[in-house]
Amino acid sequence: MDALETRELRYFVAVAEELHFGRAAERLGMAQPPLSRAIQQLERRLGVSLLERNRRGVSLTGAGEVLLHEGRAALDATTAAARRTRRAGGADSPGGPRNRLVLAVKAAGSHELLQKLLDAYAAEHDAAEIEVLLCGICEQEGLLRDGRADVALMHTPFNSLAGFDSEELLTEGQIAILPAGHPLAARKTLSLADVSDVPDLPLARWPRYGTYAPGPGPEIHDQTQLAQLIALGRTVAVVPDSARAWLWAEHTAVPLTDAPPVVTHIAWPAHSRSLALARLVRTATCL
Amino acid sequence: MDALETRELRYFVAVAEELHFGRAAERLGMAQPPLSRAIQQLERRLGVSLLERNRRGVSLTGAGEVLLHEGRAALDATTAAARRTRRAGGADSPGGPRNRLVLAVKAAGSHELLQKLLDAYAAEHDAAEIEVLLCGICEQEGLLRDGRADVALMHTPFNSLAGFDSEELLTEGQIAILPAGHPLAARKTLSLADVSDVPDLPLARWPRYGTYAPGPGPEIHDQTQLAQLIALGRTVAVVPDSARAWLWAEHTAVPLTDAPPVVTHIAWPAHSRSLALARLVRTATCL
DNA sequence: TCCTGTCATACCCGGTAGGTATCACCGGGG
DNA sequence: CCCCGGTGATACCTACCGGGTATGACAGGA
Repeated sequence: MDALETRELRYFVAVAEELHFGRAAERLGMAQPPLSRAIQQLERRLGVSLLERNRRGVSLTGAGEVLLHEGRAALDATTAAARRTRRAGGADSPGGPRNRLVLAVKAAGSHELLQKLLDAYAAEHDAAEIEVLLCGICEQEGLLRDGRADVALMHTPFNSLAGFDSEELLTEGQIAILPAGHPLAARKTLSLADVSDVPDLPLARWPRYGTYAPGPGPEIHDQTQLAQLIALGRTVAVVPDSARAWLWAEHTAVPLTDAPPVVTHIAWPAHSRSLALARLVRTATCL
Repeated sequence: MDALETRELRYFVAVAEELHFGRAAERLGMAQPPLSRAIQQLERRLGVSLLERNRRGVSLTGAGEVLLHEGRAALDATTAAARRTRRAGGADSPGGPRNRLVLAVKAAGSHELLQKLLDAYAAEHDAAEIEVLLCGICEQEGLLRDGRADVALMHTPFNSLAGFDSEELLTEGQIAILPAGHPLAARKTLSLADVSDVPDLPLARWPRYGTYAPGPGPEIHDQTQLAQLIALGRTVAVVPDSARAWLWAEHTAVPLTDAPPVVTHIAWPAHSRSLALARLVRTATCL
């Protein structure tokens, strides 16, 4: 039983995502016929049919769905291996593994916590160099998985901690951010039901585990966009308390009574064995 | 930047484990020169030196250590993808993903819990078929990681749950198992200090995260061997309470007052999306 | 009916993975 | 001191196969 080659996985994932051999081939920078053949070989080698070739386009079989999921995970692990090895090698000469960590943080996250963490860690005895990688709303998971980051600050219930090790750092309540002029902005407190049901102010939606939940509200990609939309009176958002730091004059924050608390974790790949990482985690939990 | 190929990872892991090109090549079923060349190409492509070629044999650089770890993880993910896809495909014709789960259980584990779980699940409306895969003392993690199993019963603090999702099922205390004739066997209770310090009865050692801690006691591979060694008066073991089920007449069990409790979890790969698995987990937690 | 868009097939070429033979190097023993 | 055994590296060749181009088969729509 021969193992899958990275190339085959890359090809299959491309086809499975595009559901179209021509487009997938273009994305891969190759011609369509060799791609067709490669997928056929893959199916033959696995002894399993992965794609349903319909008269118009392609669709995934059950096994195809499985390979799409597992293949993505395997590809991420492979590119992570390459990236982390390259980084470890850069400073091989000083002896011992490279003293440098990439920390992924949501750009809109609490500046206060991050600053405290960096300061406390920098004060440690021969601390590693920390490279802060600011990312979008929900990108930390991917960054950790494919090795672009070594450690991340994540926020449940927005991020999923599945597959990572983590430690709890901070718990905070949530607030609603409304356009300053809106009637609800005058209230002392609000409930989730209050803000979910406003006809003229649909609730903003963010990616959760990579996809957007259906709903009438706008899809949020970054914090600036959200702030603008609220200021324009187009939406209302439910966000952690620390978001008060970036409110505009056109915004009003109202505490929510029944929103689930947001917990900030420090998270890292489960199999990590780096000493520098362990020290950073210890610093973080002792803040 | 081109991705690592599975083949290259396989080659490197073999060399890194053997620390010897000739033996590694033999293990891979190929000649030594192409292997040397492949590793050189890999180093050039990564722009990193992975192996220190000494006058006699080879040793790993820092980057090499990283690639060994990460590469193993990536290879596991890749073979898991192949295995799970093959299994999913076997019953593709009936439509929908294959209704079959492989459950890894330590052979020496509690029969009672397992039986209850299987019965309860079998009673469910159109339950999946469960294949029970009995394994050695600490093999569940590897089985889950490389796709030979879909779900496992694991026991903290013996197994590591790192990288898996899990739910707690059962907590139990620990007991010491002694040769029936030993003086300590007459005691009503014991402490960890009592059983750690017996000169003529060194404490048995099991693999923890794959390796054995150093110590005078015998290394335990399976439960039968342990039972025999205790009966022969060669060792004493600290085990979960449910191990009383397999005691011999030559054994005596004494409760421990200060041993950490053993928690049985049901665990599965973090990215799993199978419906059958979710149902099994729900059944297990509702036992 | 033909045209269009899809994936599969036929065929060719070049790069490269792998094999064999050999070298370069070092340590140890007669 | 020199040669031998064992290490990894180099040289060179071959054959396979990954990829390209051209074309086919097939179904839907005007």
